[in-house]
Amino acid sequence: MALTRMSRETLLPMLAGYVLENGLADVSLRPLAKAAGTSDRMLLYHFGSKEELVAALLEYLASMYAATLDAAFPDGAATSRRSLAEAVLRTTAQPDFAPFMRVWWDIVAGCADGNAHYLASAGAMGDRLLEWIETHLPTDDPNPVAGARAVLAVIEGAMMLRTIGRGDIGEAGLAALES
Amino acid sequence: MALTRMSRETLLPMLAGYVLENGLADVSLRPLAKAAGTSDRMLLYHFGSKEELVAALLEYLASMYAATLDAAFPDGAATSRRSLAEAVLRTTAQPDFAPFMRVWWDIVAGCADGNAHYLASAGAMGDRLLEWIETHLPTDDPNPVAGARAVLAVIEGAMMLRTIGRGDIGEAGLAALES
DNA sequence: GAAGGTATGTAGCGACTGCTACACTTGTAG
DNA sequence: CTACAAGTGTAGCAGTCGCTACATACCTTC
Repeated sequence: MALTRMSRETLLPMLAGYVLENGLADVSLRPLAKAAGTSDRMLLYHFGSKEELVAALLEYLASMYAATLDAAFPDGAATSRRSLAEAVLRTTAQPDFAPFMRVWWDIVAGCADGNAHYLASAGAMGDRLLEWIETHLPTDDPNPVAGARAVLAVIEGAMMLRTIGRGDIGEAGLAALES
Repeated sequence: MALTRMSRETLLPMLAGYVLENGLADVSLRPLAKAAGTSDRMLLYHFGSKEELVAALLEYLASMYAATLDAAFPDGAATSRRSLAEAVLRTTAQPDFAPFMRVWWDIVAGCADGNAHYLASAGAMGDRLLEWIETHLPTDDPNPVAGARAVLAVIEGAMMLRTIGRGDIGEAGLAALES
């Protein structure tokens, strides 16, 4: 038996996979362990407690998100702030993105709950997206710093509106980026 | 004993109070019942199941939100789209609003989970805020319909960014509303 | 006063929760 | 070869979950 020794590093990808499939809010040790081919007993052995496990998972998800960003999103500089926002919104609307969006809103809800681990991860992901936006703005953007923030705010608002079934409002809201 | 007969109508305000205090995501019948001065047994008697109870609660929260909107938010027409967004953002940043925001993100997460009851309530609340924004836009706004959508998208994005500890980004993003 | 629906209390079911006790094997260091 | 820590399996704890069975009040209608 015992093909390979378990460790946080070998476990986290499988745990993240399970969470992306099933959400983060109501996750519990036994199904999580089953998905990773082990037992709740061993998850606690490797992570100490559920809280530490979730914290490690959030960190892993944030790094995974960072690594995915450049690969998953359209490349090159946009022609306008609005077209950049449209491109990001189009990409995140793809079905493959749905699991991540679902987890994302669980994370935001966790932040609203005051959980520090959630705050750290969400903040890191927000910063990363802001950075990505800033580097993909049109090269002639008069104020990339302000522009990136404007684009990010509108994107996130549109994403939320899409999540609550008001994608049309969000898309119409992109007009805010017209100057 | 039995001071007053219980009913959905008499229970919902107390249930909503508890949920605003403690969040909606992990709510369970027994604490909920205790907060309403009754038992899980009776909650199920009046609502049939937890799912129906939560559905009724969401509907109640949506109507409560609608009723509160005009009272809680600054009155009169704004001088610009941006100042309107700033006003809304300032109001929702008040500590009294925190409980509602916490529940709001639980609802959004529930929407991302595909729950129809959550979707209905969140959509209704979004529509209501959109409507309110539209009527409070500057009277000389060239395109109130589009303007309201732009303001709403930016507001919601800024709220989310604030929730994840990036309020500064959200505030900077309000610049999107400058034309 | 009997009948019957409405409302409420008590107790408990089986499933699941995070977590732990205990025994056991395995790999490694002296 | 032995000692000891790291890793793993099995079982189970006390608590909570949504929900139900059962008995009992109460109020209304006949």
